[in-house]
Formats: sequence, structure tokens, C-alpha cells
Amino acid sequence: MPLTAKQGQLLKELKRCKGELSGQDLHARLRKGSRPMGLATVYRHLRQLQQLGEVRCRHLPSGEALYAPAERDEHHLTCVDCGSTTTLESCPVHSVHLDAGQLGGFRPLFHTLEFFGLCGECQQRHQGAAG
Amino acid sequence: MPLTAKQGQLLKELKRCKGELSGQDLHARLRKGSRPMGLATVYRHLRQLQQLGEVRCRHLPSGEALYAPAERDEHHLTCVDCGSTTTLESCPVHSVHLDAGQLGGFRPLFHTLEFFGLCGECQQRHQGAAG
DNA sequence: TTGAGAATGATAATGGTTATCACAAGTTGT
DNA sequence: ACAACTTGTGATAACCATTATCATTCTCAA
Ligand SMILES: [Mn+2]
Ligand SMILES: [Mn+2]
Ligand SMILES: [Zn+2]
Ligand SMILES: [Zn+2]
Repeated sequence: MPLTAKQGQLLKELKRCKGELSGQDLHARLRKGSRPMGLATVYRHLRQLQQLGEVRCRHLPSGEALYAPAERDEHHLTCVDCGSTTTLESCPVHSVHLDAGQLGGFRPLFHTLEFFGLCGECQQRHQGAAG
Repeated sequence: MPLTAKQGQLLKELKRCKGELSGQDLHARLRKGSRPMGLATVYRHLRQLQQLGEVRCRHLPSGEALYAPAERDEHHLTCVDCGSTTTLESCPVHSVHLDAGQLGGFRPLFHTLEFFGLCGECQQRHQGAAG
């Protein structure tokens, strides 16, 4: 089941970009180039590419969804106060094995692992008040 | 830094409930009982309780945020097609250690680990079309 | 009692995502 | 080539969870 032209175009743009992109970001980029793509089509194909295991997605605390090629196995530390994020150097669960009993027929395509907490700056800022 | 009365009330309601609750769910429950709480206050305290490490939150593919006591270290298999979720029996990263170099001053409060893929039913449904 | 500051909540505003639906493009059969 | 049908597309409207606003209420120390 090869990707359609529009799906390939979208995935190519995602891969070209170093970081993660929101649906809106992606639409803005694709709209600029030749062969623009409507917003509805962007979201449609993002969902389809997820179901094909080509794209993964995570949600910021703000609720905004960020997309990236599923092959990028990256995870983050996110501050629950200021929202700043830093990327981990490696995936801590790269090797975890889920046995068939737990899977129960489920076929994993990708995973999200995110650590939430307080960044150094926000800890200092709250020190005075919270002790 | 003990919790305020309203914060405690909210956390108590979260703990009383077996599953995860959305902000709207929580507001609906609290509104029924004596001592109702406004929607704005619910969301305010959910954020504060997250910053205190008392509450964690994850996002469904739909974007809806679900909250639970942070002490509940649960993770899920979620179908990217029908959205059904099943809970894992144990946390695969319960023991992972992030070294100080990776943390860089960051103080972890909780984590989310979610596996996305296709449930058994959806795999069968797509078999005919996709081969 | 009184006034400053914090907490509360009804309501409006925001904005990312999804649903609609009319149209374009592709496919099949004759 | 043509009609009949299916699939893909995208401008727009609708949705709805979350956030911002702001007037009111509460807290508590002076
Ligand atoms: Mn990983
Ligand atoms: Mn865990
Ligand atoms: Zn921070
Ligand atoms: Zn499914």
C-alpha cells in the first residue's frame, strides 16, 4: 500500500523539518510552496499517516498536537510551569518488550514518553514563596 | 505547603474515582455535590496540582485531557483508528534512571508513556481493503 | 472595623480540530 | 468518447475544551 501523492508530499515536508510541527504549521508551510494543500487535507492525511505508522504525534500541555516522522524516536522533559521543553538524548524504553498477554492482539505503531516537572528556572522562581 | 481546601476537595474527588477524568467531567461531578466549584476554578487547580506533582494528565488522540492522581502509575494501549484504550498491568519505565546530565536541573514530577497502534478489531476491519 | 490582596466563578473569547458539502479528479464499463 | 460511479479535495462553518476577563466574595492582619 504505497502512499498517495499528497500523503507523500506531506510526509516529505515533515521529514525535511528538523523539529516537530503542528497541523497549522504544516499547513502554513505547504500553502507557501507550489502545490498548496488545504487545511482539511492536512489533518486528514496526518491521521491516515498515523494509522499507517508513518507519523507520530504528541500533545503539549497547551493541548496543541505536534507531529513528526514516527522513525524519530525522541522524547522530552517538559516544564509544567513555563512549558519549556528539552529533548532527551536517547529513548529509555527503546528495548521494552510487551508480551503477547498484555498486547492482546494490539499492534503497536509508535509510543510517546514524556517527563513533566519543573525546570531549573521555575524551581528558583518559586523558592522564595514555597520554601 | 499543604493544599488549600478547594484543592483538597478536587484531589479527593479525583482519587475517589476509579478512572481518569476530564476537566469537564470533574466539574460536572463537583457541581452536583454540596460545595460546588466553578469551571474556571477546576481548571486552575488542576494546573496547580500538576505543578505540585499531585496530579498527572495525558491527552487522548482526540485532544481531550484526562487527569488522575499522579500516584497512579498507569499507561495505555490506544488504537489510532477507533480510539479504544486498554490499561497496561505495570509501568515499563518504573525503574528508568535519568542521569543528572540529561536532567540539567530539571525536577521530574510525573511521566506519561502511551503506546499507539491498531487494536485487533481494527486490524481485521482493514484486512480486506489494505491486504 | 477596615483595607489590601487573594480566591472565586459566571461569562465571553480563543483557537485548534473536525464536520459539511459542493466540486474536481479519477475509474470503470459500454 | 461518454456516462455513471467512486474517491479525493478544500473553503467554510460548526464544535467544544480550555483560557482570559473581571466583578464579586473571602481572608486576615493591622
Ligand atoms: Mn521512544
Ligand atoms: Mn509509569
Ligand atoms: Zn519552567
Ligand atoms: Zn481500534
